Amino acid sequence: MALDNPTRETPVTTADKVFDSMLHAIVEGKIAAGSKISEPELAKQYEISRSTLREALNRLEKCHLIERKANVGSRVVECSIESLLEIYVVREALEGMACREAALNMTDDEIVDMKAMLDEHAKAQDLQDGVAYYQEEGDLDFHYKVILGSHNKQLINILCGQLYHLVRMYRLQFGMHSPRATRAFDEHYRIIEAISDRDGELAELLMRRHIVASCKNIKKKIAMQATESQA
Amino acid sequence: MALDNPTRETPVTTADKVFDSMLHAIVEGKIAAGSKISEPELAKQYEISRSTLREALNRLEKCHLIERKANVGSRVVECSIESLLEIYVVREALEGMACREAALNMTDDEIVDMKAMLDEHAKAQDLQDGVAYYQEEGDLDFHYKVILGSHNKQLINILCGQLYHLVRMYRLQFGMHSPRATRAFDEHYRIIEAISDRDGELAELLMRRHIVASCKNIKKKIAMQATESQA
DNA sequence: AATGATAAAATTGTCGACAATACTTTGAGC
DNA sequence: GCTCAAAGTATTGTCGACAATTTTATCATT
Repeated sequence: MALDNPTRETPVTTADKVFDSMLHAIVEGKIAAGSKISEPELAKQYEISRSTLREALNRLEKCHLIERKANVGSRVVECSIESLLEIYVVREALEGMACREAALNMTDDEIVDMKAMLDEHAKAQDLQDGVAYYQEEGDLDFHYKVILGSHNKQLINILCGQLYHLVRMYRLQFGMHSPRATRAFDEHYRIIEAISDRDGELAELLMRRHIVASCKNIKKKIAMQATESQA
Repeated sequence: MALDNPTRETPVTTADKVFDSMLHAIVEGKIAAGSKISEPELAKQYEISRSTLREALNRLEKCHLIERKANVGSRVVECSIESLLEIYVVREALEGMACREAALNMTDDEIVDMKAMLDEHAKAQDLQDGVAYYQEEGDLDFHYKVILGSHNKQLINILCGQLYHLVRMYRLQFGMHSPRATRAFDEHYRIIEAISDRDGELAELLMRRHIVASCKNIKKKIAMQATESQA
């Protein structure tokens, strides 16, 4: 599927498969955030040796999905609001820059491809029930393509390889299906226009605003949840 | 020393020590860039088992200092100019943002501390022979403190934990002691001022220009080297 | 009862050996 | 002489066992 990590091909080694499996489990919350990871237990569960499991754990650590302490063990990261805001700051900086670079480096073909994708999303959105789809897959697809369009391996690696799993984790666990669908779509459209005009400065500006808006939206939601739970 | 990774304490496990040792060896070029890493050979050299070595290799991979392919093995990264420019793009984005956040989040004490450091550097620079010192340690110290001042764990982790080893590697292997010492110092000073004024927008702008200037300087140098080798 | 030291259990770190995969060398066929 | 196939060699991936460390449980002391 389109959301898979473009950094790696197909999983070949068993550690790869276990990594993929655990990745989904953590992102979806089947392995609870903040919970301790018992190597003997998980190794038995996946029917592999501890060496192989530890290899998988190392990769999860690279995605910032687990944290390890020497001689103590691994824990799944906590999903705190502070940490989410920190991630948004990093995204604002990196995706903004990726967008600028995309305006400079994307091929004409890639831009055409992207416009086609947005048209698809527009259609799906017309059939109202597509909103949920757009929220999840569509939005991520858009951001992925911009990042890949930067043609900057470092950017791609950090954003697609590491950070996006965390972003997805927060989306799923905090249940973020915000009412920003149509608005976000407009923003996406304008970003593409800027890229199409090869206007890097504007593209960066728009992407940064797009992300800040999304972040503010989350803050608002969280504030609402807080007042609700008070009542 | 000040340049050590603020992310981790002291190395406790043997894998930690081997990681540190290999980190320095790679950064300094004692293990050549682009060279293949033989697990049996290195394990024998460090007098450890392959498991422990592989643990160290995993951490080096986290710093983007080596790359692994399944069933093939590890290589030290190549030091290409393209890759260096890519890193500068990431730095511009992330350190710019870190600087903005530092302006918002640094404590007054931290700012005082930083000004004191700059004064130290100014003195060292007066004693002309301190220039070389300033280039290496001083410059990195400055950038480190700004990054830490952001109080953003994600930023700190990516920049100090991963990217800076690469930056150091390029500095040493490309032999970058540029004639930007006094100029870079002025720029550092103005950045501190912006942070001190709590002007996040200006602080980000200045840091980005500072990094872009440094990048241009490198490009110029490389162009010069190219014409020299032609003659 | 609470605190602190000590012993037991469990977990992580490290090791050496085997299995699976990739690379090299050899030789056969054209 | 060159190309391709096959066997052999070397390297990486995986496994189970042991050592070192941490955590838990036990018990004596105040």
